[in-house]
Amino acid sequence: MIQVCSVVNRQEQKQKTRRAIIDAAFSLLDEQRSLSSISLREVAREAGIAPTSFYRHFADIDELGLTLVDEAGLALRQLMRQARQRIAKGGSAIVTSVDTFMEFILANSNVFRLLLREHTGTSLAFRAAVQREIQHFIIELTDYTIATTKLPHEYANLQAEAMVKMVFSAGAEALDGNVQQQRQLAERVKIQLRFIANGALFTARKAGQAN
Amino acid sequence: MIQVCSVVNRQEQKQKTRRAIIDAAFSLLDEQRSLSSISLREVAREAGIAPTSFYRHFADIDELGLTLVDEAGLALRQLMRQARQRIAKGGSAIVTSVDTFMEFILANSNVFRLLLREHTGTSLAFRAAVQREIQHFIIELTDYTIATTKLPHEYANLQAEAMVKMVFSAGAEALDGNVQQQRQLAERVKIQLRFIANGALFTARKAGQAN
DNA sequence: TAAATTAGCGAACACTTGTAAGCTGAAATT
DNA sequence: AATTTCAGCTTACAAGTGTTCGCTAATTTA
Repeated sequence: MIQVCSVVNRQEQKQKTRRAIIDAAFSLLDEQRSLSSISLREVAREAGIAPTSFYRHFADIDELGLTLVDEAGLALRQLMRQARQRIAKGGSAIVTSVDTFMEFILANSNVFRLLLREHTGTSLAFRAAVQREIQHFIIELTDYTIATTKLPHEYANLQAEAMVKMVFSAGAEALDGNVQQQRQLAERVKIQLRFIANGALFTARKAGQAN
Repeated sequence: MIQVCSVVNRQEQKQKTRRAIIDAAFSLLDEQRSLSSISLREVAREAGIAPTSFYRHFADIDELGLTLVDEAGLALRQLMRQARQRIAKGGSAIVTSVDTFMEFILANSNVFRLLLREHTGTSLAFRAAVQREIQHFIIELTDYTIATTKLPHEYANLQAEAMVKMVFSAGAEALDGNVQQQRQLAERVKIQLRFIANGALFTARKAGQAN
């Protein structure tokens, strides 16, 4: 029989602690810590539990790591939804997307840093997990590109991939810069995205003529 | 008085040990180790010296790290020289550059991995050092672009930056792929570089007409 | 030849780390 | 009401860390 209501629900409390662990880990991932460099004991300390209690929630610290990557990926997809809503309200897709992205990574720098760092990190599993999230991003942008520009799938995909990589690269640089440098980076990457958009269109047309 | 010839020159021997330390560190930087995760004792063990002897050559492990980044950057610039020589012998600049780059990073994966990893790593000093090396790369490519395409400096620089970022990004992905995936990545990035080249040309022309 | 320098070593220090074992008390089940 | 479950704790241990100290032996200098 399931006890629906009690003074303190056990499952609920466990979820709370789990959340505390995850939040503690994110808070530790500042500009000088990576997943591989934070220790179980440190996370436990920050979460306010005994080191050994950690094991009641995760098999090891790698399992926590994958959870963090998943959460970060989720945040990324929400970001994309937000960008699309803004684009629908009018304005350039490129300008709106870049501005939305930049706002996000500066407001959630630890989340973005996690993805960035583990993308080139020491764990193959983490690298693969981040790569998957980026691929989601690229696929969504590919679909959007096909819908709005009628570019053939192959070109739309190449364009989307190039754009995502450029934006991520600019984002990485922005994390270490001051506000002025960040603004400049945003403007530069917008122009570079136009290069790519124009170039893809031009190349696709030329290929179309050849047939 | 300087003793020019002796059975074993002391300075020479010291340089040899220093080299052994550097080589040991590079050999430890495989796909699952980063600068921040290799320990002084580990490097010493690999180099065949006592942990405490390390201090006779470097103040701390960070100083070793910066030396490694410098060496890696040097290798990168030599790579670029090699690419230019090949381009001069004929063939597309994009195709030749990408092929040369891909050959290099697969043959010297630990060197490239170091740059890649520390570019987004936990040490601000390392990140800055890598960023400087990449900037060198971009500046050289900008100059080359101006010389060969007569693009205005601003556009040439934006184009060069975009290209370098794309190639580095593809290189990072290549490190985790098999031979077939690496070939595919190379082909894709070549097309994407054409997007950028064509797009920059188109955008620059349009801006020129507007004036 | 005598003195000074120094690359390298071993021992020892005060940490931090992951994780195993076993206990406790409260919630959930019967 | 009696029993089971289990989140969280304390204690403990072996292994690894960076770094200090003082020594040795050989090269370099005077």
